[in-house]
Amino acid sequence: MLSKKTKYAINALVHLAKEYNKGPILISTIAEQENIPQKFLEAILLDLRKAGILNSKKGKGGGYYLMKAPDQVDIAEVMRLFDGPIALLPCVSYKYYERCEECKDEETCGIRDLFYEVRNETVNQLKAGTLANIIKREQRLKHKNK
Amino acid sequence: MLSKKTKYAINALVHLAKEYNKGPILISTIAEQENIPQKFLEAILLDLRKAGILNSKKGKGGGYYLMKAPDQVDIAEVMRLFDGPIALLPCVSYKYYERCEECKDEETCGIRDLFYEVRNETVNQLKAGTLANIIKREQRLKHKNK
DNA sequence: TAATTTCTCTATAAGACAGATAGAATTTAT
DNA sequence: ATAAATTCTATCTGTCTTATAGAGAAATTA
Repeated sequence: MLSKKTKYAINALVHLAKEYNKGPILISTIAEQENIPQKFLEAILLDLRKAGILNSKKGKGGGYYLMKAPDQVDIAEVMRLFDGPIALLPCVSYKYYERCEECKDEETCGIRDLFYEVRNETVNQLKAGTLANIIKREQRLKHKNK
Repeated sequence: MLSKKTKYAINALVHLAKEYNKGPILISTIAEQENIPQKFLEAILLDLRKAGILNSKKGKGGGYYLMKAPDQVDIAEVMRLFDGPIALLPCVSYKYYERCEECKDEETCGIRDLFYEVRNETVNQLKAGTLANIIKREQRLKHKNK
C-alpha cells in the first residue's frame, strides 16, 4: 500500500496541475482543500521541490507551483520518491536493485520471473498515469455520473 | 515490497510443491535448503496451516505438506495472508476495502481510477502465478540458460 | 520595517518487522 | 511405558518506519 505521504503528494500534485501556469499556490490552501495536515504537507512539498518537480516562492504572493507540464509528471516517479521501489521484490527492481539473500540462483528463479512480469506491467501503467491523465480520468467519471 | 515473511512463505511453498505427495517434510530441511531462519519459518508454516494451505504431522516422520495441488495455490492468496491488501490504495482493495479519509468524492476520483486498473492487472497476474506455474517458469529458465 | 510565507531542525508516539528464547504438547518407535 | 523426534504456543526484544507536532529562522514583498 502507498504511504500517506505518497497519497498526499499525489493529491497535492493533481491540485497544482489543475492550477498549472496560474502562479504560486499557498501550502495552507492545498492543505485545507485536500484535507492534508499542513505541517506534514510542508515536508512533502519540500521533497517534491528538491526532486525538481515543484518550485516555490517565499513571502507574500508566494507558494508552490509545478515546474513541469502536467503530462510530464508521472505517478511512478512520485511513488519512487517517497516509497522507494515499485517492484515487489528487490531483485526485480530497476532503480533499487538488490539481491535476495536467501535466493539460490537468481538466473533461474521462477518466483523472480513472475514478479518481473508484474513489475513491468505496473510500471507501464504508472508511467501512463500522469497528472494530466488523472485529471482526464476525473473529467470522464464526472461526465458518466451525471 | 513483500515482507520477508511472504518471501519465505513463497519459497517454502515452492519447495513443498516440488515434493507434492511425497509425505511430510521437516521444517529444518526447508529452513536449511531455502536459507530461512528456522524459528521464523515455524511461525510462517503454522499460519499457512491455519489458512488451510498446508497440513502438518507431529513426531517422528512428521513435518509439513501441501493440502492443495500446486496448481490450486496462487501467490495472490499467500500475499494477502501475510501482507494484507494487494491494492496500492485502500479504496480499490477488494478484500480489505476502506475509504480514503482525505478523499472528496470516491466516485469521480481520477487517482482511484488509475489504481483500480493497476490492482486488477496485478491480481490477474498473481492469480495466474500458482506454485505449479512458478515451477514451470523455473524449468524453462534452466533450459534456456544451458 | 512589518507582514507573509517558506524552510530547517528536532522530537515523539505508535506500530510493524524480523527475529530469539523457553518450553509445552503430541506422535512414533523401541 | 519410555525416549526421541517434532510441531506448537507464548512472550519478549531491538530496530526501523510512519505520521505527525513545535519552535523558530530565513527570505520576500509591500
